[in-house]
Amino acid sequence: EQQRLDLAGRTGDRKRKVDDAPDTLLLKEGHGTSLDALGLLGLTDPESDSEDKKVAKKKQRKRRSKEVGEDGEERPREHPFIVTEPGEPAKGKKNGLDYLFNLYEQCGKFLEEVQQIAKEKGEKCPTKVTNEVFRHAKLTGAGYINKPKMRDYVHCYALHCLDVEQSNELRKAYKERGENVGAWCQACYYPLVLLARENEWDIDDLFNRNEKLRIWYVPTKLRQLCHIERIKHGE
Amino acid sequence: EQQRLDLAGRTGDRKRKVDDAPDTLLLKEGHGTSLDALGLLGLTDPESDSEDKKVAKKKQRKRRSKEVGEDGEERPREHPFIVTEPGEPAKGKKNGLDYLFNLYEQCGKFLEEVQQIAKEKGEKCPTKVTNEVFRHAKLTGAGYINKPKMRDYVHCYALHCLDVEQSNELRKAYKERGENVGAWCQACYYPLVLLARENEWDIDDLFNRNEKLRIWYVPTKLRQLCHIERIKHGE
DNA sequence: AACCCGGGCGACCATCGGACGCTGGTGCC
DNA sequence: GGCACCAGCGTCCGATGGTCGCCCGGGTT
Repeated sequence: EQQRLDLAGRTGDRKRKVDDAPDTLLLKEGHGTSLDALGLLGLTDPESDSEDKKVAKKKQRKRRSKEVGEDGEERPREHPFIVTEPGEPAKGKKNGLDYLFNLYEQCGKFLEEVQQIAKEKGEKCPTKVTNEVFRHAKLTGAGYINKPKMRDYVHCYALHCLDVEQSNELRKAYKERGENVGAWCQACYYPLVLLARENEWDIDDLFNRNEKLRIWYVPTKLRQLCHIERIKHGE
Repeated sequence: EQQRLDLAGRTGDRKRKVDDAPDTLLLKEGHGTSLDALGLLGLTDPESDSEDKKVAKKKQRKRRSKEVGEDGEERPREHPFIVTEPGEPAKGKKNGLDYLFNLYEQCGKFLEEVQQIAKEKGEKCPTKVTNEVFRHAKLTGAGYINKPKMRDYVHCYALHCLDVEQSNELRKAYKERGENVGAWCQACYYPLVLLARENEWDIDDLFNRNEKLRIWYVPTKLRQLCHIERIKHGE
Protein backbone atom coordinates (compact mmCIF):
# COMPACT_ATOMS: atom_id res chain seq x y z
CA GLU A 1 0.00 0.00 0.00
CA GLN A 2 1.17 3.48 -0.78
CA GLN A 3 0.54 6.88 0.59
CA ARG A 4 0.22 9.33 -2.24
CA LEU A 5 0.32 13.04 -2.35
CA ASP A 6 -1.37 14.56 -5.33
CA LEU A 7 -0.16 18.09 -5.20
CA ALA A 8 -1.32 18.94 -8.68
CA GLY A 9 -5.00 18.91 -7.79
CA ARG A 10 -7.64 16.46 -8.81
CA THR A 11 -7.34 16.75 -12.56
CA GLY A 12 -3.96 15.97 -14.01
CA ASP A 13 -4.82 17.67 -17.29
CA ARG A 14 -4.90 21.30 -16.29
CA LYS A 15 -3.83 23.10 -19.41
CA ARG A 16 -1.67 25.74 -17.80
CA LYS A 17 1.20 25.30 -15.46
CA VAL A 18 1.16 27.51 -12.43
CA ASP A 19 4.66 28.65 -13.30
CA ASP A 20 3.09 30.88 -15.94
CA ALA A 21 1.72 33.12 -13.22
CA PRO A 22 3.42 36.47 -12.54
CA ASP A 23 6.70 36.13 -10.70
CA THR A 24 5.64 38.26 -7.78
CA LEU A 25 3.03 35.75 -6.82
CA LEU A 26 5.21 32.72 -6.84
CA LEU A 27 7.92 31.09 -4.82
CA LYS A 28 11.15 32.27 -6.42
CA GLU A 29 14.01 30.53 -4.72
CA GLY A 30 12.80 27.35 -6.29
CA HIS A 31 12.08 27.68 -9.98
CA GLY A 32 11.93 23.96 -9.43
CA THR A 33 9.31 24.72 -6.84
CA SER A 34 6.40 24.01 -9.16
CA LEU A 35 3.85 21.72 -7.65
CA ASP A 36 3.29 20.12 -10.99
CA ALA A 37 6.93 19.20 -11.16
CA LEU A 38 6.56 17.28 -7.94
CA GLY A 39 3.83 15.12 -9.34
CA LEU A 40 3.01 12.23 -7.11
CA LEU A 41 5.18 11.16 -4.29
CA GLY A 42 5.27 7.63 -3.02
CA LEU A 43 6.01 6.97 0.60
CA THR A 44 6.33 3.53 2.01
CA ASP A 45 3.66 2.72 4.49
CA PRO A 46 5.15 2.62 7.99
CA GLU A 47 2.97 -0.34 8.79
CA SER A 48 3.37 -2.90 6.02
CA ASP A 49 1.67 -5.78 7.72
CA SER A 50 2.83 -8.31 5.17
CA GLU A 51 -0.72 -9.51 4.56
CA ASP A 52 -2.45 -8.64 1.31
CA LYS A 53 -5.92 -8.86 2.69
CA LYS A 54 -7.01 -5.42 1.53
CA VAL A 55 -7.24 -6.52 -2.06
CA ALA A 56 -10.79 -5.92 -3.20
CA LYS A 57 -11.56 -2.30 -2.38
CA LYS A 58 -14.16 -1.67 -5.03
CA LYS A 59 -15.50 1.65 -6.12
CA GLN A 60 -19.19 2.06 -6.80
CA ARG A 61 -20.00 5.46 -5.31
CA LYS A 62 -22.89 7.71 -5.83
CA ARG A 63 -26.45 6.85 -6.50
CA ARG A 64 -28.00 10.23 -6.90
CA SER A 65 -31.04 11.16 -9.01
CA LYS A 66 -34.30 11.63 -7.15
CA GLU A 67 -35.16 7.95 -7.01
CA VAL A 68 -35.11 8.31 -3.27
CA GLY A 69 -38.83 9.01 -2.91
CA GLU A 70 -38.42 9.78 0.82
CA ASP A 71 -39.35 13.43 1.21
CA GLY A 72 -35.65 14.09 0.60
CA GLU A 73 -36.35 17.66 -0.58
CA GLU A 74 -33.40 17.36 -3.03
CA ARG A 75 -31.51 20.68 -3.08
CA PRO A 76 -30.31 21.87 -6.47
CA ARG A 77 -26.54 22.08 -6.68
CA GLU A 78 -25.08 25.53 -5.98
CA HIS A 79 -23.74 27.60 -8.83
CA PRO A 80 -20.03 27.11 -9.41
CA PHE A 81 -17.54 29.68 -8.26
CA ILE A 82 -15.64 31.84 -10.71
CA VAL A 83 -12.55 33.91 -10.10
CA THR A 84 -13.67 37.46 -9.35
CA GLU A 85 -11.85 40.56 -8.17
CA PRO A 86 -12.70 41.98 -4.77
CA GLY A 87 -16.07 43.70 -4.95
CA GLU A 88 -16.89 42.31 -8.36
CA PRO A 89 -20.26 40.56 -8.65
CA ALA A 90 -20.31 37.25 -10.51
CA LYS A 91 -21.94 37.26 -13.94
CA GLY A 92 -24.33 34.57 -15.11
CA LYS A 93 -25.13 31.50 -13.04
CA LYS A 94 -21.95 31.75 -11.01
CA ASN A 95 -20.83 32.79 -7.55
CA GLY A 96 -17.93 35.14 -6.87
CA LEU A 97 -15.07 34.77 -4.42
CA ASP A 98 -16.37 37.43 -2.04
CA TYR A 99 -19.37 35.18 -1.59
CA LEU A 100 -17.09 32.21 -1.03
CA PHE A 101 -15.20 33.97 1.73
CA ASN A 102 -18.47 35.15 3.21
CA LEU A 103 -19.44 31.49 3.57
CA TYR A 104 -16.46 31.00 5.88
CA GLU A 105 -17.61 33.90 8.05
CA GLN A 106 -21.06 32.34 8.20
CA CYS A 107 -19.55 29.09 9.39
CA GLY A 108 -17.81 31.07 12.12
CA LYS A 109 -21.19 32.34 13.25
CA PHE A 110 -22.65 28.84 13.20
CA LEU A 111 -19.74 27.62 15.27
CA GLU A 112 -20.45 30.29 17.87
CA GLU A 113 -24.05 29.15 18.04
CA VAL A 114 -23.00 25.54 18.46
CA GLN A 115 -20.58 26.56 21.19
CA GLN A 116 -23.27 28.48 23.01
CA ILE A 117 -25.63 25.52 22.86
CA ALA A 118 -22.92 23.11 24.00
CA LYS A 119 -22.05 25.29 26.97
CA GLU A 120 -25.68 25.50 28.04
CA LYS A 121 -26.06 21.76 27.84
CA GLY A 122 -22.80 21.12 29.65
CA GLU A 123 -21.42 19.21 26.69
CA LYS A 124 -17.99 19.49 25.27
CA CYS A 125 -17.47 22.64 23.36
CA PRO A 126 -15.86 22.57 19.89
CA THR A 127 -13.12 25.06 19.06
CA LYS A 128 -13.15 24.19 15.37
CA VAL A 129 -15.72 23.90 12.61
CA THR A 130 -16.78 20.30 13.11
CA ASN A 131 -19.33 18.00 11.50
CA GLU A 132 -21.70 19.20 14.17
CA VAL A 133 -21.34 22.76 12.94
CA PHE A 134 -22.10 21.77 9.35
CA ARG A 135 -25.11 19.82 10.58
CA HIS A 136 -26.30 22.82 12.57
CA ALA A 137 -25.83 25.09 9.56
CA LYS A 138 -27.87 22.79 7.36
CA LEU A 139 -30.66 22.43 9.90
CA THR A 140 -30.73 26.15 10.57
CA GLY A 141 -31.39 27.00 6.97
CA ALA A 142 -27.95 27.34 5.41
CA GLY A 143 -28.37 24.28 3.23
CA TYR A 144 -25.89 25.72 0.78
CA ILE A 145 -23.05 25.13 3.24
CA ASN A 146 -21.43 21.72 3.28
CA LYS A 147 -18.21 20.17 4.48
CA PRO A 148 -16.44 19.18 1.24
CA LYS A 149 -17.07 22.60 -0.28
CA MET A 150 -15.69 24.45 2.69
CA ARG A 151 -12.74 22.11 2.95
CA ASP A 152 -11.90 22.56 -0.72
CA TYR A 153 -11.16 26.24 -0.29
CA VAL A 154 -9.87 26.59 3.27
CA HIS A 155 -6.40 27.51 2.10
CA CYS A 156 -7.82 30.18 -0.22
CA TYR A 157 -9.64 31.69 2.74
CA ALA A 158 -6.43 31.37 4.74
CA LEU A 159 -4.55 33.51 2.25
CA HIS A 160 -7.40 36.00 2.31
CA CYS A 161 -7.14 36.20 6.10
CA LEU A 162 -3.38 36.30 6.38
CA ASP A 163 -2.56 38.63 3.50
CA VAL A 164 -5.55 40.31 1.84
CA GLU A 165 -3.40 42.35 -0.49
CA GLN A 166 -1.67 39.34 -1.91
CA SER A 167 -4.92 37.43 -2.06
CA ASN A 168 -6.53 40.29 -3.95
CA GLU A 169 -3.65 40.55 -6.39
CA LEU A 170 -3.80 36.84 -7.06
CA ARG A 171 -7.52 37.04 -7.75
CA LYS A 172 -6.99 39.96 -10.15
CA ALA A 173 -4.16 38.23 -11.95
CA TYR A 174 -6.00 34.94 -12.36
CA LYS A 175 -9.16 36.68 -13.45
CA GLU A 176 -7.32 38.65 -16.12
CA ARG A 177 -5.65 35.57 -17.44
CA GLY A 178 -9.03 33.87 -17.65
CA GLU A 179 -8.03 31.08 -15.32
CA ASN A 180 -10.66 28.80 -13.88
CA VAL A 181 -11.38 28.36 -10.21
CA GLY A 182 -9.30 25.20 -10.00
CA ALA A 183 -6.17 26.98 -11.17
CA TRP A 184 -6.71 29.89 -8.79
CA CYS A 185 -7.42 27.50 -5.95
CA GLN A 186 -4.21 25.68 -6.69
CA ALA A 187 -2.23 28.90 -6.93
CA CYS A 188 -3.29 29.97 -3.46
CA TYR A 189 -0.91 27.42 -1.94
CA TYR A 190 2.29 29.18 -2.98
CA PRO A 191 1.96 32.44 -1.11
CA LEU A 192 0.92 30.48 1.96
CA VAL A 193 4.02 28.35 1.83
CA LEU A 194 6.09 31.54 1.71
CA LEU A 195 4.19 32.90 4.68
CA ALA A 196 4.86 29.67 6.55
CA ARG A 197 8.54 29.89 5.67
CA GLU A 198 8.67 33.35 7.21
CA ASN A 199 7.06 31.85 10.31
CA GLU A 200 9.66 29.13 10.84
CA TRP A 201 7.57 26.75 8.74
CA ASP A 202 4.94 26.60 11.46
CA ILE A 203 1.70 26.67 9.49
CA ASP A 204 -0.39 25.63 12.47
CA ASP A 205 0.87 28.59 14.43
CA LEU A 206 -0.03 30.84 11.51
CA PHE A 207 -3.60 29.55 11.57
CA ASN A 208 -3.89 29.64 15.35
CA ARG A 209 -2.72 33.20 15.68
CA ASN A 210 -5.36 34.49 13.29
CA GLU A 211 -8.71 35.22 14.86
CA LYS A 212 -10.73 33.98 11.90
CA LEU A 213 -8.52 31.13 10.77
CA ARG A 214 -8.17 29.57 14.20
CA ILE A 215 -11.44 27.71 13.80
CA TRP A 216 -10.38 25.88 10.62
CA TYR A 217 -8.34 22.72 10.39
CA VAL A 218 -5.08 23.19 8.50
CA PRO A 219 -5.58 21.39 5.17
CA THR A 220 -3.43 18.30 4.84
CA LYS A 221 -2.15 19.27 1.41
CA LEU A 222 -0.97 22.66 2.66
CA ARG A 223 0.79 21.05 5.59
CA GLN A 224 2.50 18.53 3.33
CA LEU A 225 3.56 21.24 0.91
CA CYS A 226 5.17 23.21 3.70
CA HIS A 227 6.98 20.09 4.85
CA ILE A 228 8.30 19.29 1.38
CA GLU A 229 9.54 22.81 0.81
CA ARG A 230 11.17 22.90 4.22
CA ILE A 231 13.08 19.73 3.46
CA LYS A 232 13.92 20.70 -0.09
CA HIS A 233 15.37 24.09 0.76
CA GLY A 234 17.82 23.31 3.55
CA GLU A 235 15.51 22.72 6.53
CA GLU B 1 -33.24 5.05 22.09
CA GLN B 2 -32.09 6.55 25.31
CA GLN B 3 -29.08 8.37 26.50
CA ARG B 4 -28.19 7.20 29.93
CA LEU B 5 -25.97 8.55 32.56
CA ASP B 6 -24.75 6.02 35.04
CA LEU B 7 -23.26 8.18 37.70
CA ALA B 8 -22.96 5.42 40.21
CA GLY B 9 -20.17 3.65 38.38
CA ARG B 10 -20.16 0.31 36.69
CA THR B 11 -21.40 -1.82 39.50
CA GLY B 12 -24.68 -0.86 41.02
CA ASP B 13 -24.05 -3.03 44.03
CA ARG B 14 -21.29 -1.13 45.75
CA LYS B 15 -21.85 -1.82 49.39
CA ARG B 16 -21.06 1.64 50.72
CA LYS B 17 -22.58 4.91 49.78
CA VAL B 18 -20.17 7.73 49.18
CA ASP B 19 -22.13 9.82 51.66
CA ASP B 20 -20.42 7.91 54.40
CA ALA B 21 -17.16 9.68 53.64
CA PRO B 22 -16.00 12.48 55.95
CA ASP B 23 -17.94 15.69 55.48
CA THR B 24 -14.94 17.79 54.63
CA LEU B 25 -14.40 15.82 51.49
CA LEU B 26 -17.90 16.02 50.18
CA LEU B 27 -20.24 18.46 48.60
CA LYS B 28 -22.28 19.82 51.49
CA GLU B 29 -24.97 22.02 50.05
CA GLY B 30 -26.63 18.94 48.69
CA HIS B 31 -27.00 16.15 51.18
CA GLY B 32 -29.15 15.09 48.27
CA THR B 33 -26.04 15.46 46.21
CA SER B 34 -25.20 11.79 46.34
CA LEU B 35 -24.40 10.37 42.97
CA ASP B 36 -26.11 7.17 43.92
CA ALA B 37 -29.30 9.06 44.57
CA LEU B 38 -29.30 10.32 41.03
CA GLY B 39 -29.20 6.86 39.61
CA LEU B 40 -29.87 6.79 35.93
CA LEU B 41 -31.18 9.70 34.00
CA GLY B 42 -33.13 9.29 30.81
CA LEU B 43 -33.02 11.95 28.15
CA THR B 44 -35.03 11.81 25.00
CA ASP B 45 -32.88 11.45 21.94
CA PRO B 46 -32.96 14.67 19.92
CA GLU B 47 -33.07 12.63 16.73
CA SER B 48 -35.76 10.01 17.06
CA ASP B 49 -35.90 8.85 13.48
CA SER B 50 -39.10 6.89 13.91
CA GLU B 51 -37.58 3.77 12.42
CA ASP B 52 -36.82 0.80 14.62
CA LYS B 53 -34.10 -0.60 12.41
CA LYS B 54 -31.50 -0.81 15.13
CA VAL B 55 -33.22 -3.74 16.79
CA ALA B 56 -30.70 -6.53 16.91
CA LYS B 57 -27.62 -5.08 18.56
CA LYS B 58 -26.25 -8.27 19.97
CA LYS B 59 -23.54 -8.57 22.49
CA GLN B 60 -20.92 -11.23 22.10
CA ARG B 61 -17.73 -9.47 23.14
CA LYS B 62 -14.44 -10.89 24.09
CA ARG B 63 -12.70 -13.97 22.84
CA ARG B 64 -9.62 -14.02 24.96
CA SER B 65 -7.66 -17.05 26.20
CA LYS B 66 -4.51 -17.89 24.27
CA GLU B 67 -6.30 -19.73 21.50
CA VAL B 68 -4.97 -17.09 19.16
CA GLY B 69 -1.82 -18.98 18.18
CA GLU B 70 -0.54 -15.93 16.26
CA ASP B 71 2.63 -14.86 18.06
CA GLY B 72 0.34 -12.56 20.09
CA GLU B 73 2.86 -12.49 22.99
CA GLU B 74 -0.11 -12.32 25.43
CA ARG B 75 0.76 -9.90 28.22
CA PRO B 76 -0.34 -10.93 31.69
CA ARG B 77 -2.85 -8.53 33.17
CA GLU B 78 -1.36 -5.82 35.40
CA HIS B 79 -1.78 -6.09 39.14
CA PRO B 80 -4.85 -4.25 40.40
CA PHE B 81 -4.53 -0.89 42.11
CA ILE B 82 -5.18 -0.47 45.79
CA VAL B 83 -5.78 2.71 47.71
CA THR B 84 -2.47 3.80 49.18
CA GLU B 85 -1.34 6.92 50.98
CA PRO B 86 1.23 9.15 49.32
CA GLY B 87 4.63 7.48 49.51
CA GLU B 88 3.23 4.19 50.67
CA PRO B 89 4.33 1.15 48.64
CA ALA B 90 1.63 -1.35 47.72
CA LYS B 91 1.72 -4.68 49.55
CA GLY B 92 1.24 -7.99 47.82
CA LYS B 93 0.41 -8.29 44.14
CA LYS B 94 -0.98 -4.79 43.93
CA ASN B 95 -0.01 -1.39 42.60
CA GLY B 96 -0.26 1.83 44.59
CA LEU B 97 -1.73 5.14 43.60
CA ASP B 98 1.65 6.88 43.31
CA TYR B 99 2.39 4.39 40.59
CA LEU B 100 -0.97 5.13 38.96
CA PHE B 101 -0.26 8.84 38.84
CA ASN B 102 3.22 8.14 37.57
CA LEU B 103 1.62 6.39 34.61
CA TYR B 104 -0.04 9.67 33.67
CA GLU B 105 3.31 11.42 33.75
CA GLN B 106 4.72 8.70 31.51
CA CYS B 107 1.93 9.28 29.04
CA GLY B 108 2.86 12.94 29.03
CA LYS B 109 6.38 11.95 28.03
CA PHE B 110 5.08 9.68 25.31
CA LEU B 111 2.92 12.50 24.01
CA GLU B 112 5.96 14.73 23.79
CA GLU B 113 7.75 12.08 21.77
CA VAL B 114 4.80 11.70 19.44
CA GLN B 115 4.67 15.47 19.03
CA GLN B 116 8.35 15.63 18.21
CA ILE B 117 7.99 12.90 15.61
CA ALA B 118 4.92 14.53 14.09
CA LYS B 119 6.69 17.87 13.81
CA GLU B 120 9.65 16.29 12.08
CA LYS B 121 7.41 14.53 9.61
CA GLY B 122 5.32 17.63 9.00
CA GLU B 123 2.19 15.88 10.18
CA LYS B 124 -0.45 17.28 12.42
CA CYS B 125 0.66 17.50 15.98
CA PRO B 126 -1.61 16.22 18.77
CA THR B 127 -2.14 18.36 21.86
CA LYS B 128 -3.85 15.59 23.77
CA VAL B 129 -3.13 11.98 24.64
CA THR B 130 -4.61 10.28 21.59
CA ASN B 131 -4.85 6.69 20.39
CA GLU B 132 -1.59 7.34 18.57
CA VAL B 133 0.11 8.08 21.89
CA PHE B 134 -1.14 4.85 23.44
CA ARG B 135 0.03 2.98 20.36
CA HIS B 136 3.43 4.63 20.59
CA ALA B 137 3.67 3.80 24.29
CA LYS B 138 2.90 0.15 23.65
CA LEU B 139 5.36 -0.13 20.77
CA THR B 140 8.05 1.65 22.74
CA GLY B 141 7.95 -0.85 25.55
CA ALA B 142 5.33 0.50 27.93
CA GLY B 143 2.94 -2.35 27.26
CA TYR B 144 1.41 -1.83 30.67
CA ILE B 145 -0.16 1.44 29.50
CA ASN B 146 -3.50 1.25 27.74
CA LYS B 147 -6.38 3.57 26.92
CA PRO B 148 -9.23 2.20 29.05
CA LYS B 149 -7.04 2.05 32.14
CA MET B 150 -5.86 5.61 31.76
CA ARG B 151 -9.35 6.85 30.99
CA ASP B 152 -10.77 5.10 34.05
CA TYR B 153 -8.73 7.26 36.42
CA VAL B 154 -8.28 10.59 34.62
CA HIS B 155 -10.43 12.43 37.12
CA CYS B 156 -8.44 10.95 40.00
CA TYR B 157 -5.28 12.29 38.42
CA ALA B 158 -7.07 15.58 37.87
CA LEU B 159 -7.74 15.94 41.57
CA HIS B 160 -4.13 15.05 42.27
CA CYS B 161 -3.00 17.81 39.88
CA LEU B 162 -5.44 20.47 40.98
CA ASP B 163 -5.36 19.94 44.71
CA VAL B 164 -2.73 17.54 46.01
CA GLU B 165 -3.61 18.15 49.61
CA GLN B 166 -7.21 17.22 49.15
CA SER B 167 -6.26 14.29 46.96
CA ASN B 168 -3.86 13.05 49.63
CA GLU B 169 -6.45 13.41 52.37
CA LEU B 170 -8.96 11.50 50.33
CA ARG B 171 -6.47 8.69 49.76
CA LYS B 172 -5.68 8.53 53.46
CA ALA B 173 -9.33 8.54 54.45
CA TYR B 174 -10.33 5.83 51.99
CA LYS B 175 -7.36 3.71 52.86
CA GLU B 176 -8.17 3.86 56.57
CA ARG B 177 -11.74 2.93 55.95
CA GLY B 178 -10.58 -0.03 53.91
CA GLU B 179 -12.39 1.12 50.79
CA ASN B 180 -11.61 -0.49 47.49
CA VAL B 181 -10.28 1.32 44.45
CA GLY B 182 -13.72 1.64 42.89
CA ALA B 183 -15.06 3.56 45.86
CA TRP B 184 -12.05 5.88 46.01
CA CYS B 185 -12.24 6.42 42.26
CA GLN B 186 -15.89 7.34 42.59
CA ALA B 187 -15.21 9.67 45.51
CA CYS B 188 -12.71 11.68 43.50
CA TYR B 189 -15.55 13.29 41.56
CA TYR B 190 -16.90 15.34 44.44
CA PRO B 191 -13.97 17.57 45.22
CA LEU B 192 -13.57 18.20 41.51
CA VAL B 193 -17.15 19.34 41.18
CA LEU B 194 -16.51 21.77 44.03
CA LEU B 195 -13.39 23.03 42.31
CA ALA B 196 -15.38 23.51 39.11
CA ARG B 197 -18.03 25.40 41.02
CA GLU B 198 -15.37 27.78 42.30
CA ASN B 199 -14.27 28.23 38.71
CA GLU B 200 -17.67 29.29 37.38
CA TRP B 201 -18.45 25.66 36.56
CA ASP B 202 -15.90 25.70 33.77
CA ILE B 203 -14.24 22.30 34.14
CA ASP B 204 -12.56 22.54 30.73
CA ASP B 205 -10.87 25.74 31.78
CA LEU B 206 -9.69 24.04 34.96
CA PHE B 207 -8.07 21.29 32.95
CA ASN B 208 -6.62 23.63 30.32
CA ARG B 209 -5.00 25.93 32.83
CA ASN B 210 -3.09 23.10 34.46
CA GLU B 211 0.18 22.24 32.79
CA LYS B 212 -0.18 18.49 33.35
CA LEU B 213 -3.92 18.13 32.94
CA ARG B 214 -4.12 20.05 29.69
CA ILE B 215 -3.20 16.96 27.69
CA TRP B 216 -6.10 14.87 29.00
CA TYR B 217 -9.66 14.88 27.72
CA VAL B 218 -12.19 15.94 30.33
CA PRO B 219 -14.07 12.74 31.26
CA THR B 220 -17.67 12.80 30.12
CA LYS B 221 -18.98 11.73 33.49
CA LEU B 222 -17.19 14.56 35.26
CA ARG B 223 -18.53 17.06 32.77
CA GLN B 224 -22.06 15.76 33.19
CA LEU B 225 -21.76 15.83 36.96
CA CYS B 226 -20.72 19.46 36.88
CA HIS B 227 -23.64 20.27 34.61
CA ILE B 228 -26.15 18.52 36.85
CA GLU B 229 -24.86 20.24 39.97
CA ARG B 230 -24.85 23.61 38.22
CA ILE B 231 -28.47 23.18 37.25
CA LYS B 232 -29.52 21.74 40.58
CA HIS B 233 -28.03 24.51 42.72
CA GLY B 234 -29.39 27.65 41.06
CA GLU B 235 -27.23 27.97 37.96
C1' DA C 1 -29.52 20.83 -29.72
C1' DA C 2 -25.45 18.63 -28.67
C1' DC C 3 -21.25 18.52 -26.48
C1' DC C 4 -17.77 18.82 -23.20
C1' DC C 5 -15.53 21.07 -19.45
C1' DG C 6 -14.98 21.42 -14.62
C1' DG C 7 -16.35 21.53 -10.07
C1' DG C 8 -20.25 20.74 -6.28
C1' DC C 9 -20.95 17.80 -2.83
C1' DG C 10 -22.80 12.82 -1.79
C1' DA C 11 -20.96 9.21 0.09
C1' DC C 12 -17.24 6.56 1.59
C1' DC C 13 -13.30 5.32 4.80
C1' DA C 14 -9.84 4.84 8.38
C1' DT C 15 -9.55 6.17 12.66
C1' DC C 16 -10.98 8.51 16.57
C1' DG C 17 -12.81 9.29 21.34
C1' DG C 18 -15.48 6.84 24.33
C1' DA C 19 -17.69 3.01 26.92
C1' DC C 20 -18.74 -1.44 29.08
C1' DG C 21 -18.58 -5.74 31.06
C1' DC C 22 -16.04 -10.58 30.49
C1' DT C 23 -12.49 -12.82 32.34
C1' DG C 24 -9.37 -14.16 35.44
C1' DG C 25 -6.07 -12.54 39.05
C1' DT C 26 -6.14 -12.12 43.96
C1' DG C 27 -6.82 -12.55 48.95
C1' DC C 28 -9.39 -14.94 52.31
C1' DC C 29 -11.17 -18.80 54.60
C1' DG D 1 -7.79 -25.68 47.41
C1' DG D 2 -11.88 -23.39 46.57
C1' DC D 3 -14.52 -19.44 46.17
C1' DA D 4 -16.21 -14.73 45.70
C1' DC D 5 -14.95 -10.29 44.68
C1' DC D 6 -13.77 -6.74 41.63
C1' DA D 7 -11.15 -4.28 38.29
C1' DG D 8 -7.88 -4.62 33.99
C1' DC D 9 -8.31 -3.88 29.49
C1' DG D 10 -10.04 -6.38 25.06
C1' DT D 11 -13.27 -5.14 22.24
C1' DC D 12 -16.90 -2.86 20.39
C1' DC D 13 -19.44 1.43 18.65
C1' DG D 14 -21.21 5.88 16.83
C1' DA D 15 -19.25 9.72 14.97
C1' DT D 16 -15.40 12.27 13.35
C1' DG D 17 -12.07 14.40 10.09
C1' DG D 18 -10.70 13.72 5.61
C1' DT D 19 -11.18 12.50 0.72
C1' DC D 20 -12.38 11.49 -4.06
C1' DG D 21 -14.62 11.35 -8.18
C1' DC D 22 -19.69 10.81 -10.01
C1' DC D 23 -22.75 13.34 -12.03
C1' DC D 24 -24.71 17.14 -13.97
C1' DG D 25 -25.00 22.29 -14.43
C1' DG D 26 -23.46 25.66 -17.59
C1' DG D 27 -21.21 27.99 -21.42
C1' DT D 28 -19.92 27.37 -26.03
C1' DT D 29 -20.43 25.95 -30.60
